[in-house]
Amino acid sequence: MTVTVRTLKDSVDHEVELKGWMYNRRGSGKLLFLQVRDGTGIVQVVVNKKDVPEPVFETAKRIGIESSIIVRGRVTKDDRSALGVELQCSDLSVIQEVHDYPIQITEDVPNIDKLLDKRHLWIRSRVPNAILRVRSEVVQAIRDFYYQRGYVLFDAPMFTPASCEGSSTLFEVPYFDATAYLSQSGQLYGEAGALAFGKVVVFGPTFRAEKSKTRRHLTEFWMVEPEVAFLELDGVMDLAEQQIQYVVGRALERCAEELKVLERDTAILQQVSKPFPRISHAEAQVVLAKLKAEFAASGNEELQKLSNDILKSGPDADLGAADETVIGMHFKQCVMIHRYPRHVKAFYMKGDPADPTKALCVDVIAPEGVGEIVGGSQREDSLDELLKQIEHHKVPMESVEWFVDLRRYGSVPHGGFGMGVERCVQWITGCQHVREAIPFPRTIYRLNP
RNA sequence: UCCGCUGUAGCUCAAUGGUAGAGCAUUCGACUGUUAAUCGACAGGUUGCUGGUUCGAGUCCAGCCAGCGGAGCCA
Repeated sequence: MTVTVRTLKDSVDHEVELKGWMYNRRGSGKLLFLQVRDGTGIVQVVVNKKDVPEPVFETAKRIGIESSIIVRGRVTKDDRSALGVELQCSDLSVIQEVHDYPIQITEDVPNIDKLLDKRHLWIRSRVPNAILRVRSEVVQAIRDFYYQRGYVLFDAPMFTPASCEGSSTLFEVPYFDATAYLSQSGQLYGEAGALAFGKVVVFGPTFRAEKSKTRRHLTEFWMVEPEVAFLELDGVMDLAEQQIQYVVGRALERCAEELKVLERDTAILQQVSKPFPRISHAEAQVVLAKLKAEFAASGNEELQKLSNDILKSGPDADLGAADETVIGMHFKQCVMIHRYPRHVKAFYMKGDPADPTKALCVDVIAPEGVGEIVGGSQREDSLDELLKQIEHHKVPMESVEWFVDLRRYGSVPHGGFGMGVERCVQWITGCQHVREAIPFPRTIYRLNP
């Protein structure tokens, strides 16, 4: 019977066949311990010299890391093994013998660039393997969340005629005799979908040519963007909160093994089930000013340094990276900041009727230094206001003419948000860099492998 | 685009301007319960590139290249 490591516990005392790769070997002259991985986990295979034919023992002793093998033997319970069970080898055959595998089995990630050159092999190792399994669960949880709530999956195009937000730098692509741009957001198309289906979700890759070199940026990343007709700002915040709670909850529930491999302290993740604090940008300024003063007087060198970076862009500006970090430190859970100054936000966001200088928008800040994982808003639904904003933000009218149509024919209040999948996975897994949260990361200086 | 940092063996890192070294990995050997096994041995180098200063440069200087972290921008 062919089995997998994940379900090996069900086969105790049975003769089984396991197909996989040798992950590591320890042992002595007459007893070998092969760590064998099969993609679902790692099991210790015990090769006892007196239990196998001489050539089998010699093979087990000789083959190098990542040799592909088929092992046959009996599954036994053993508390000394991390898995709880072991495989007592009776036979072993080699599919391909390897002796020069270029990656070492090591716990730390010292030079990520060299490992990323070997990303196609590195993903076999425990830590990246666990992170990508969490990513898989996160993506499935997102799909389930929206499917269960009756959202229509609405795919937006990757080739677009022009910028949707006007601010980010776009990748240009030759498109026959014209120039196309890779999509940086499916949102405008999501709005068309919301007016057609009521509730839609756009889910796919997005591309940004920002020359950012930080642990939070990729040039290609996945974004989930729900868009809902008749949903106003409070509803957008409710939806974002529920979706994050669902996704993190699923990861905690179904990825316990992976989070253990990653040595993730899940205490802060558990906090996600509580309501997220909701503060306005103006209220955030007050909190930040107070923390700035506290940190400056703390006597702690690091905090004093951080203090200098708090609110450095001024009171009427967007929050900086330090501001987000500090907010996360202060609340120790996800925080929603709403009603930013309108002039720092995109043209399609609706002004606050109570204060037209503010936008009806919300960012969700994840704790532990991850920063913004969600940005959303109620959209401008008035034709006249939208035309004014388009002119003010200097958005080329010819490329958004179709979008303006949405305000001419049955416009309604509506809203939505976008969540970066990799940042979400980065937070859940606690990995240092967002590029570890995607199989083959694309950054400003990396297009390979 | 700007600011800062790094580049030495396959990997991680040492080396006051004076003989380039260690641990891990590889290879060989020992070991019947190892958990990143341990122990012994062999092997492994145009110190990112180009030029300069010097009796002498891995080390100091200049330029270039590659990468990392951050700012801005953003998810």
